Amino acid sequence: MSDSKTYSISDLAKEFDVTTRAIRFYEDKGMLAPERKGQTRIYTPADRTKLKLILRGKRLGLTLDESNDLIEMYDPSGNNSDQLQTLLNTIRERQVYLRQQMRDLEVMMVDLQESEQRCLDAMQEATEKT
Amino acid sequence: MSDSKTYSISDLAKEFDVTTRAIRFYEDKGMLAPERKGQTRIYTPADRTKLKLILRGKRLGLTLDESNDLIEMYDPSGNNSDQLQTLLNTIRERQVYLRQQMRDLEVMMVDLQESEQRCLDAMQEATEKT
DNA sequence: GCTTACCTTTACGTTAACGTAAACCTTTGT
DNA sequence: ACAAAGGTTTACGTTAACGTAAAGGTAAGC
Repeated sequence: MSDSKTYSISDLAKEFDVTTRAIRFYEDKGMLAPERKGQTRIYTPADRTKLKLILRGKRLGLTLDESNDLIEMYDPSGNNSDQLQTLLNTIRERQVYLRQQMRDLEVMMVDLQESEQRCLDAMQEATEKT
Repeated sequence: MSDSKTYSISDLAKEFDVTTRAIRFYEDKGMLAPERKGQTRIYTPADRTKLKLILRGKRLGLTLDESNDLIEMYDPSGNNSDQLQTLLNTIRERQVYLRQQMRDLEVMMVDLQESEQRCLDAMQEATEKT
């Protein structure tokens, strides 16, 4: 038997700190497709992973459509040879973009640390003059 | 004399690959305040740098308001001691968030490289079977 | 003088990603 | 029996960050 653990919608909402509305919204967009017990949604660990990927994409500033594309890439599903080249290009473009983001992040980190130091220095000044 | 190089709005638009509409929009939001020669906007190197920061913030998924706050932090201007603590907290929260983004990026990079490899393998397969 | 290429303001339109409310089932504890 | 705590659908509202005209001013080149 496979890993038969399941989650309710609010389980996932709590775990990832999003609203149930958001989760249903992702389903509307075709990014999630939980099973149903009657009307109620039942989420599998696979669904949970997908949600995780969606939210990671969000943190990186991707749109839901972009995250959707990425998620499909991870999937080892219907790769017919013609689509593969297109897919590869998309992946590589994304990598270029991510590398730029990395550089941006590093620069911003340094800047912030300098700002922080200036703040601390200024506070030290103020304290000494009391 | 200071560095007296200046830029027109479309100079900057071309350099950073944004529309003039966007640049004017940032001005409306109080993020830029170029001088005027008559009606026409004249941008200094300092303005250019600010625009650069705005766009870097965008790439990192910040809102314009957030970028605005950050830009003010870099500024060595009106830091009266009471605000400094608040500022410091904001900076540190942002650092935590950026570190999370870094981790997200690293994971995503690895995932993408795996996807790429699977793609390449699949294409290789297809070629060999011709 | 006329076109071309810039610049300007004003203002309504658009898209993404939900928020929020209404109105309604269905268990489950007391 | 009934209230409280979850679940559901449907649908209109909202915000950010511009896009996209419209309507016009100005300076350069032919």
